[in-house]
Amino acid sequence: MAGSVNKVILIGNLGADPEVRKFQNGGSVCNLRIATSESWKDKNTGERREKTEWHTVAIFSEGLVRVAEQYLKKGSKVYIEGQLQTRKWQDQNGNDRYSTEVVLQGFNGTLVMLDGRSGGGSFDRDSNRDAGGMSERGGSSGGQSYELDDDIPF
Amino acid sequence: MAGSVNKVILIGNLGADPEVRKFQNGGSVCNLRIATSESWKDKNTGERREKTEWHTVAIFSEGLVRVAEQYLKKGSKVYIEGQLQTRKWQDQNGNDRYSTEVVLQGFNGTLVMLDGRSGGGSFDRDSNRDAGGMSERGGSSGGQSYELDDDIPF
Amino acid sequence: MAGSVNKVILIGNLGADPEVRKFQNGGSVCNLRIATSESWKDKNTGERREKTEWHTVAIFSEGLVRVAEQYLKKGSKVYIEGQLQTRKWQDQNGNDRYSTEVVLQGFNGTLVMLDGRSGGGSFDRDSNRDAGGMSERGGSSGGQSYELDDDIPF
Amino acid sequence: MAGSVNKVILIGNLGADPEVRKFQNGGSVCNLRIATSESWKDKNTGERREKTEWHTVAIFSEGLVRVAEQYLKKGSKVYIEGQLQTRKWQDQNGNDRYSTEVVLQGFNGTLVMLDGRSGGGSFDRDSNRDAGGMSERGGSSGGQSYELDDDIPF
DNA sequence: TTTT
DNA sequence: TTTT
Repeated sequence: MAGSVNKVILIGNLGADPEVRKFQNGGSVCNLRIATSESWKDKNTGERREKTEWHTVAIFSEGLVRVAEQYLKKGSKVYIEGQLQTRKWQDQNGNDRYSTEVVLQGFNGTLVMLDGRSGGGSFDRDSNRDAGGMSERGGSSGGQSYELDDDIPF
Repeated sequence: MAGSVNKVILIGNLGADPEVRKFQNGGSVCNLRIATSESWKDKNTGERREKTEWHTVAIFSEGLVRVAEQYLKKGSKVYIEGQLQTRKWQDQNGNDRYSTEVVLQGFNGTLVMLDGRSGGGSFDRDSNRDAGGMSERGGSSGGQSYELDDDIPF
Repeated sequence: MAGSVNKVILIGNLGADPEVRKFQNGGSVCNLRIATSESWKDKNTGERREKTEWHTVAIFSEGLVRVAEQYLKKGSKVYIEGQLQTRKWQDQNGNDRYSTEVVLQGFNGTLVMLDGRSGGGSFDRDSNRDAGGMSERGGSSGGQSYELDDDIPF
Repeated sequence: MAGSVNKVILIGNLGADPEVRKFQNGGSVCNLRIATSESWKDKNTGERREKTEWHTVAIFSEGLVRVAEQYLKKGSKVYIEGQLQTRKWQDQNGNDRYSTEVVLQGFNGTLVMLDGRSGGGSFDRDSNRDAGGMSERGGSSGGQSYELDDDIPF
């Protein structure tokens, strides 16, 4: 098919430091746990209530993995733009299980740091515009190439 | 917390007719299965490849449930805006399982029909602006109220 | 028509304090000037370059006007979701002029404060979910009604 | 700066055929006029009212220019993702004038055709994923390079 | 497990 | 006119 759009936009805080795992082929993935929450006043009790939603983010873009690894930590506030993907896997009993993640890979993905402290860099899966010193360019879905600017200017 | 955003935007086609289930309390939920896909040319083989992602959408807003029920069917193309939510449930063995859905509820959610045939109405969780004849107004998270305009103008 | 979407998402900083003007009918509008910028490394000179874009935001939703008035100031970082609108007006010579703004009105609009200091409340045009203590409900495009929770919980 | 987001999402119909202008340096721009509209029921008169908003889109990405030129025409329904930009220019009297456009350039921009007839291709500023046969890769902000897949598979 |  |  085509004519479709699959986009997730999150602003939230990291519940833990980023976790990076390396693959044998040289690639890597960075997982983030991001909390978004909403609060409202219960119409019946008048109490304020709050609900937190936890999201798993998987970053495959090399440049963004390095940015996340270097600049993000537990508590960081970020803007994330990625795609919804559901992975199928087998648990120890051989049962099919599914996990849904927000994936930043290839050219699909944006990461913007929103913390006052760190300054707030903006990183894009691509382009040397709109990026805060990080430029990614690349190739087939199975093998990213990338280049890193010398300086991270924020 | 607060200061967070949780938004999913999908454009895709329904893989099946909408499924509506009624609750005892008078509410209802409408589930949609929506496919988004992307295609690319394999850098190594030169072949065109395609990957389809399936999304489960859960509509709790009364007005949108009725719209979906009446106007959508297998194959319909829609624009959906909702929130990511992960539900926890127990399988028959008592193991924790998780399902992630795109939820349209309360005022969080927009549904736009993109099929040429039906004309392409636009429905919003709210407002009597931006809606194609459907207006929803409502209440606590546990009990929607709503009102329906007499005419559906598309 | 229908079957259309008109959405603008901005994250940026206020270049000046919010400006609120009252209308005779009791309504009001709050204007924000928001800067977004991007930087990149010039391929030819190797210099880092930056371009800032200025956006005019017009908030008509009563609740959001009050939030902006009370909590935002020059320098504040915000997430804004609204609609693109172009207004026609006459200059002093009677020539037609056009101004394009990002409009938050009725139920179309979200404002999220992203500053660490102020805490980062999330305000929505609607709903008593997803709002940080502010709930808006309302009427015809020419006359908002609203209600304010007693406490602003952030 | 950085830490900012500037994103416009439109779904609407072309009010006229795309207009392409070539630059001396070999580049080109494609302008689209896109209508979005909303309708609502006047609370006072009970009449259904409708308001159409017209947007000017400027596509600078070479690949997307060609797609627009080849596949879009008056009446086509599209999904557009771009950035808000305001240009300053002088009118014949030397007065400063401003025009705000939705710009797709470099890697910022997505175009998805939503018409049933043409099939509905999805084109991205980049990537050979997520694109329906069109791949763009490129360079400095002042000079796009690009490559075209042989087949347009929709 | 975050944040306020 | 913001921010880093």
